[in-house]
Amino acid sequence: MNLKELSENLGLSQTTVSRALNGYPEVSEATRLRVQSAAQQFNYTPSTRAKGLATGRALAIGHVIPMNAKHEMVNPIFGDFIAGAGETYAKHGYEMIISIADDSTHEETVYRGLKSRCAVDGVVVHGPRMDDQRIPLLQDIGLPFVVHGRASGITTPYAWLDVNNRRAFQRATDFLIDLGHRRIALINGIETMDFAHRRRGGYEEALRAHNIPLDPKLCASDEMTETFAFRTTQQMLAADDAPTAIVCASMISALGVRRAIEDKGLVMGRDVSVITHDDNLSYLQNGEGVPIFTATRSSVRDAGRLVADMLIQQIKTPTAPPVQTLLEAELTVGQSTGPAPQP
Amino acid sequence: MNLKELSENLGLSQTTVSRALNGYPEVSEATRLRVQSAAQQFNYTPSTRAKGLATGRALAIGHVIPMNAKHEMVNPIFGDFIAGAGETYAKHGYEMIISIADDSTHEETVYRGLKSRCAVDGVVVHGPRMDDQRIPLLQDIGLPFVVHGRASGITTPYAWLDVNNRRAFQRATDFLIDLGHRRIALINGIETMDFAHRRRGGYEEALRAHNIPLDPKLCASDEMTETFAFRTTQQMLAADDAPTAIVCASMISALGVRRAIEDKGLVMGRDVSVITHDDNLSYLQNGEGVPIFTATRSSVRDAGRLVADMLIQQIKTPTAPPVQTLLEAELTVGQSTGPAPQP
DNA sequence: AATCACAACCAAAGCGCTTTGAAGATGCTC
DNA sequence: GAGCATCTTCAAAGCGCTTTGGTTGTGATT
Repeated sequence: MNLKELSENLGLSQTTVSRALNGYPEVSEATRLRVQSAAQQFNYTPSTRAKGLATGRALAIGHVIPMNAKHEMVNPIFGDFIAGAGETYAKHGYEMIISIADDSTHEETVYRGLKSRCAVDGVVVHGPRMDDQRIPLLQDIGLPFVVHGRASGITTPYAWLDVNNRRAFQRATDFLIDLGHRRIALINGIETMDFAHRRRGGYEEALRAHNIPLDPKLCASDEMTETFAFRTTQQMLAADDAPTAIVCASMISALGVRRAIEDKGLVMGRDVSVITHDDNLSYLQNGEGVPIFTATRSSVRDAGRLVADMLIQQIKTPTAPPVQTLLEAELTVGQSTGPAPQP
Repeated sequence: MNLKELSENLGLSQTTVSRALNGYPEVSEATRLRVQSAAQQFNYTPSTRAKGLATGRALAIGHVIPMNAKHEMVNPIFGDFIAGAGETYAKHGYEMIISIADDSTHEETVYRGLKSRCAVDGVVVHGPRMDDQRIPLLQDIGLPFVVHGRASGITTPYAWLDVNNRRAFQRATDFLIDLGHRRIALINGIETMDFAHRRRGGYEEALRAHNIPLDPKLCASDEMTETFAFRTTQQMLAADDAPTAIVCASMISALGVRRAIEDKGLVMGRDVSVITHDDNLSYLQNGEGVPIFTATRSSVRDAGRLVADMLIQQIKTPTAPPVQTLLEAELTVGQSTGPAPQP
């Protein structure tokens, strides 16, 4: 069923039917109702393609997923973020288009392709790195975008939504220091990723503020896997001056940290305290009700919803200055932290 | 840059330029080369919308992600599957469109919408349940589809790609029985999901073949979370007739199982053996090189690639009978299994 | 020289929608 | 009842592409 058939069926012109369905005022209320009920009855939905061609809009948003070349790793937060964004798109009648940018397909090609194919009205930039060149690129080709995260080093204004990672990790470290810990380790993500860089900044700031020297042996940084966290924690705990507390970057890392602690016969929260960042992933909940880990929490699904909202707003009013949203993570206290053990 | 501009630029008609770019024979080789290099130079890509409108194809594939209403849970395999499928689509010039079907948006509406909006040429059905009504629905509305998994109870032929879950779990259970285990627990996914149903079938079959009675106390089934697996294992191990081996449904569950074992001061692989299914997720690797868990492994990313390939084939030749692909999981032996302890 | 086959190219229609500019009702004023 | 707003409705153009059904030009055949 297309517009022509529907309008013939109603004995009206295509113009009138189109206007009736799109809420234009120059259609009598009676006709509008008649048209609407007929559309419903025949299960008519305008073809997005044709509509897009006529209006010059794509009615779609692109998400370009960067694939870590080294480990071919998909960011585990991806699913939940997409789920959140998808809700918003559905509400506003946008399609969500996903492209994978791995080593073989150069990122720039992907973005330029989306633009020149007229496939999307805007894109969400995932996993910003420091000084991320995608931002000037997108500004250059004139494709609206919102960054999930930020890119240190980029000075021109652009739209982003980020968790205050620096503050979150500073607070986490402060919290441990207040509990009497002095040997505090950081098991971070890859520090060319902007979020990991900022987290490290917060961690270092807290130490500095309390005159605790930074020990490079207590800082590790890599892909956030259970195995890496386990191995690193194991090594750190084996040393003479082992840490009494660990700040780590994700729930998956935290599982590895906990395993290493328990593996050594120690008790988490008594012998070694742990704080993790928790993206509130649906399949990796931090306990049920009572949190297991003390955590800096911020829902990545909410972030998805909000980023999508911001992008749709920006597409609607392209002249408005770029919006920047900073979310604060909440520090929820669980069972994984406690006072520093007396030596 | 659009076709009109490009053709004016070249002093050719739109017809010729279009044919040159699409590989039609009635264009001289000299012109073709001239056109191709001009297209490259001006960075011309035909608008998908216009192309789709003219050809009647959408050049896009839909993925409808069912959201578990109870826990609002995104399946953790989603990211890797999508990454695999995305590779294939990029290779064939298709876009990938994702829709979220949560409780508020009825699934049927989503599929019908995709069809009537002409948004996609076909869809991938995720997370089939037993007797899944989406299959007759899609056959009814005439939208090509491939199911990732199968749906017991649906008798009409349809295209699917599945892991031989029954066989995998039967082999896993056999393996444990051969090691002398008799009290073998199953920590399964939700058993209205088809894959979980089949896995249970394989588990039961192995017990039956060895005349081991099925003990309902050793069977648990729920969302595959770390917490659920932990709690369940803990309870089972606390009982008098505790299991000496556990078969579980995912790496995340396995982490919970391991924690419960070690929590009780037992050693995995010595006191309690564990076999898990491993989807080979990029962010949840089963060790590096040497597998930690003995596992039935099958890459969900490969599955994504293959399902996408099958669907594109089916769209190309709609008359061909539906293809059905059954993948075998490989049983990789790790450190989590060993002979049953002597009582 | 007329006919034909073939290669190379093109004008224009059409895909399903929106939107411009115009025209047909309707009711009101004088 | 002519003139004039005001409300409704419509025909047709246009979005950027593909594709149908040509036309033109060349060389070979009769």
